[in-house]
Amino acid sequence: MEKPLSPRSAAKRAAMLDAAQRCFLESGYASTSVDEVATRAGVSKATIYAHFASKDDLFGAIICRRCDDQAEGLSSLTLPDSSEARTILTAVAQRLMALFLAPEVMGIYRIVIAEAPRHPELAKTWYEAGPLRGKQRLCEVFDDMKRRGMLDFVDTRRAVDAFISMLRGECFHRVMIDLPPNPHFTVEATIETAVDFALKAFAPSQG
Amino acid sequence: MEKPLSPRSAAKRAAMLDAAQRCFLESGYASTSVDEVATRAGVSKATIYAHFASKDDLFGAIICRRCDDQAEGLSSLTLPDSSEARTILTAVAQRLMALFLAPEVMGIYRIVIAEAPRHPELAKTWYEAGPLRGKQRLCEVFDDMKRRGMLDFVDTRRAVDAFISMLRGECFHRVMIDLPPNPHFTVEATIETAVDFALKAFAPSQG
DNA sequence: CACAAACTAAACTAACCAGTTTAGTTTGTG
DNA sequence: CACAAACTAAACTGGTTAGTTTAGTTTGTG
Repeated sequence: MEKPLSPRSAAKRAAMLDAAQRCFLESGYASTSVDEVATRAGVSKATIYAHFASKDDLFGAIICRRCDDQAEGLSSLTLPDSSEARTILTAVAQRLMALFLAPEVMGIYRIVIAEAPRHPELAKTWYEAGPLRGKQRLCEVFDDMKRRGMLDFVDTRRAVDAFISMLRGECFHRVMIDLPPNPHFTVEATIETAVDFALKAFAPSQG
Repeated sequence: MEKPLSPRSAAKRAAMLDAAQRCFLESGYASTSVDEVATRAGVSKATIYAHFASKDDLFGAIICRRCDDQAEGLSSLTLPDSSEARTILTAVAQRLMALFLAPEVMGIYRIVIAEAPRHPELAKTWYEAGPLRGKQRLCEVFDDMKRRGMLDFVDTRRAVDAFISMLRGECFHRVMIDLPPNPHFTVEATIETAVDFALKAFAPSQG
């Protein structure tokens, strides 16, 4: 199923995808012109249309590449082997926050939200490869902590969802809509608050 | 400072804003043409440019009108006068979820996120008139509950932020990116989970 | 009814864009 | 060196767009 792409072609293809991603994240889907992508990629427009059927197809290829990257990054995610719930939750929260706030991830997120009404299949692909897999992975971690008596909750998926959601608070929101950071809602404070609340809400009953 | 707009003009203006909002929410900012707004508003293009300096200005007017509406809606928000923390939190959560998921609110939210990099002033205006005011209002509610011994927390703003964020979980997310609803994450389940966790995390110490 | 403000349709400018085509050049391979 | 695949610049098609202008019409008000 894989095409045996010549190294020259593969390099051009990567240059096109890089340029296109930068353009789309900067200007949005509709305002990005294929001519500009070609110029920024150092490639002729005809070459773009030799690799991609349409502007839409090029857009799709970017989302898919991002998904592949995400899937790889997730599987190589390691956590400290601690018996302290706080230690593990904090490590998880730090990794998630770093991921959420990475400019590239944030840019893709913004554009997926913006284009979801016009490109629902892409939104679905992105969601399943990214957020959904991340939550599944976190469910395993939470289940493991429950088994070890470190946490307690009724429904794993809802607990994980609540924990992740607390990380996407004011701090995240401000970055997302390009507002200056609020010193009361730093990354560190967000992590600490979320972990504190989770430890209380998921505290195993004594006995 | 207010213009004494003739009733005829005011009606036309409202029609233009309504049509523009529908267009922008449907197609996004860049893909909406002023000609189409004019047609949908039943107005000539020249009239649009007599009322608004540019397409950008028209866009700004929509966000501002939305902000005014939101500010009005917030001040008239009433809560049950209960002594049960669960009752009050559930009522708050229900009102917030209904607000978040309302198609118009969701549409504006999507477009503000999408256009934030290109229209940071508008994002700021929207944020301060909407989410920020809402959080301030909720801070008062939380402080009041703390005073009455119904809840306990160290930092009001962080507690409120965490509570609101839990409402913006998988259910909200799916609506935002046009994915079919997940029966495990209904609106009711989201509210119940958030309230349950908040009650545990903010439980006043016995004594 | 007269007058001015607000409106209308329609044409126009000057630019932009997705996608194709053409004719010629570079590049790896046998 | 010969050949085919991949590439290039540039022109071109058919269409769209923001914003302006023009000449004429509707509308409320004195």
